[in-house]
Amino acid sequence: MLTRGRLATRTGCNIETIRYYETIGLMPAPARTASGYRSYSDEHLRRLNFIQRARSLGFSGEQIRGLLELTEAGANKTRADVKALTEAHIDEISVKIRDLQKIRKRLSQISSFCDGSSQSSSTCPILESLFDDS
Amino acid sequence: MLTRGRLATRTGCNIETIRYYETIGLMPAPARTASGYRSYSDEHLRRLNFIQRARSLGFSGEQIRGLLELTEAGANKTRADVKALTEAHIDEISVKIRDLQKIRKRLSQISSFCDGSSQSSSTCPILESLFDDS
DNA sequence: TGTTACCCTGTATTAAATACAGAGTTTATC
DNA sequence: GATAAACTCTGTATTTAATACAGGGTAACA
Repeated sequence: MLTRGRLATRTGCNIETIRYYETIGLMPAPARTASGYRSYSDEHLRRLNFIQRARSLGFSGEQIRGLLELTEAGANKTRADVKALTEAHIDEISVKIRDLQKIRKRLSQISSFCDGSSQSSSTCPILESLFDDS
Repeated sequence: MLTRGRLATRTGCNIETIRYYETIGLMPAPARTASGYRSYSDEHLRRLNFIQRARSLGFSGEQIRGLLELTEAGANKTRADVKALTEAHIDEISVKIRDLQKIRKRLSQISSFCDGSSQSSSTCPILESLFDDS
């Protein structure tokens, strides 16, 4: 049986945060045992993992809700609707990926410059370029 | 002259948030005009752009501070220190990129499935797979 | 010289997440 | 099967990040 505590351990999510996600409707209310304990399914586990990951990637609660709703679209959305929403999300994500790649590239430059033998980093000419756009 | 309002417009950052970043030490205090108005430099602009971007990519205030400190490492860190920190950040970022790519891949599958002709999305077999790991 | 738009500070509010308190429930151990 | 330790329940309080607001001064411009 997947209690709230176990779910927290398995996902790395704070135990209180799980309840919080339930109250704001990001996680569906789980079944309850006779004594009122929450009992989570594997579906809950997968969903919470996704939320955690999306959160760490800078998606807001609202955006996550939007992504999750794609999986629940059910009868109230046409395929065209889902497709449009999906592609908007894809674009959003592509921007994030490009930004991360830019930052990573800069960091790589810093790292390889640091292979030099000088003791101090005060003269590194690349450090300041971290903010640059390209 | 770059006032707080202009800086806000150019970066897309909320004007109050700029002051907030100053109080928590994420943005350095700018020069002031005779009458006490904040006067920002291009350096501030670049830095705020970076903070905004990093924020949208899910980096916490502390993590951003860490990245920014790389650019200010100056005399108090050796190259080896900077290199180690930098590579830790690179790993972190690579994880984010991979996660985003996974999500994007799933979304692409959904999108191309939706090219089918059925009216409702309720039968889409891919929607539920958004949470999957691969 | 208005008057409109902007900036200043300090404080209040909102959202997201986490912490705590007091009471009940499971689990493990003897 | 009593009992302590560990866990869960609810409700409320606190923290953090970000925004909003209020009252007063400054800049810009017709």
